Amino acid sequence: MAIFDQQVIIIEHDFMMVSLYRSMIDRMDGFRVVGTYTTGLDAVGRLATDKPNIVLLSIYAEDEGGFNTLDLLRKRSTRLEVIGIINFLDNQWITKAMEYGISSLVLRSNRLTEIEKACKITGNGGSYLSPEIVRVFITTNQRNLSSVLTTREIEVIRLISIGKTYSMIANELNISNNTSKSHIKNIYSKLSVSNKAEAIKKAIAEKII
Amino acid sequence: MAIFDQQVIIIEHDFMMVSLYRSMIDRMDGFRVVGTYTTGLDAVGRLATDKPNIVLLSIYAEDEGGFNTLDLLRKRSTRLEVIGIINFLDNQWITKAMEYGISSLVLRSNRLTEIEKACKITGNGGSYLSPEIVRVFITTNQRNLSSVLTTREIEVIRLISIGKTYSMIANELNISNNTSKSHIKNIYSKLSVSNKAEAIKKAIAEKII
DNA sequence: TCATGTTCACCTAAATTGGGTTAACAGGAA
DNA sequence: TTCCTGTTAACCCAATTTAGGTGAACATGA
Repeated sequence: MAIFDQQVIIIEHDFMMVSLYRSMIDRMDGFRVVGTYTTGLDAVGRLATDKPNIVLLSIYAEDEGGFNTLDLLRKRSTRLEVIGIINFLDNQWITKAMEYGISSLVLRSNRLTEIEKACKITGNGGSYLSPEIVRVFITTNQRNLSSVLTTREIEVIRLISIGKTYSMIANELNISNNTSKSHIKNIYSKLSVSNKAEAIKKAIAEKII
Repeated sequence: MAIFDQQVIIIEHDFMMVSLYRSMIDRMDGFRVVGTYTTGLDAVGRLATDKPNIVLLSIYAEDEGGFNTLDLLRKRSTRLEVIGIINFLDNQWITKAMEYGISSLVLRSNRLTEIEKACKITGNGGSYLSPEIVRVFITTNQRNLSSVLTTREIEVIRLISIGKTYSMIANELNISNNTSKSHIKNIYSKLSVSNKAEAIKKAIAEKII
């Protein structure tokens, strides 16, 4: 079992949860809790002495502090795997956590075995998301299939999005200048926009392109 | 155990794998394999008689057929949970699978227990991604922190992205027309683009905005 | 039959664009 | 101190591109 020697710190403002997590992790084979903190700043200050390679970080919507803490931790230590604990099934937070390169994510309301699973997988270089989180993430990131744009209009908006002008689009699609204008005007009204930039943004947001 | 009565069809062109999956799933409590097919079209044709609620679908890069099959299945049956099996750890495929609303995703090279896990969780209304997949997905979707743009330039590109012109940007930021032009020209050279549309696309791709 | 998608025309005048070079000034880093 | 970067700003240029409006032919498929 010498393969594992995972040093974990816990950052979680609710001290009841801290002791729960701590006792659970300390009972795990190859894992050691080397520090517990109720604020991110405390943890950052002790990083050099704790030398953790895994951080169990609770992420609260109220303080937004989870991510600031994460930035600070990352600046001071490379090769830090982070397991995030979130309170709610909110896609914004899930996405943000991923953008911040979190290794694993679980829900606060998950059973402790979920955190255990996350620790084991993360310690092995893997990543774990609890099923509920995966579900929300997938559901809210589904492509908008009921696209309002016609196939031709989608061709046009694609060309717009790479900076083509009316006439360039006309050339590429072998239609007249006026026709490409028609398409673009229709696109604008369908997307409720009035210029190319907005159209591009909207099309990307709606997953049309 | 009457809570579970999961009817599964398997779509997988490699018949050796089909029988592996089939025997594994048939041994699972509450799960039944009601059909196995080596092509998506075959499966679609038998959908009405099979009445599955879970599809184990292998997704091959070569044919792209997995997603066409998925579209066909979805058109003919609501409430169909799909477990995808992919060959390679390619973020494009992972993302696409999510956009298509796949419930769970595992790797072909995963052990069978991963598929078992995916079946159980999916049957329960959850979603499962194997750790390797989560890892690849998170890693490639990390925010580009080493942003090349300055804070002012980011303000400008944000305004560009909502369709503002040089002069509107100048007004909003209380700078001169010429200055907003300067910023935009600098943005162009930093992003290696030469017009607003490309700049917006690139900025979104690079997670700058 | 009717609606929709695709094609195209003509009108207009103003606004916007991207390219180039140069430079002052402040702040922080070396 | 010196040097670099970010921010601000000016001047030149002319062509391109833009968005708005209205009307209409044609094919397909519901």
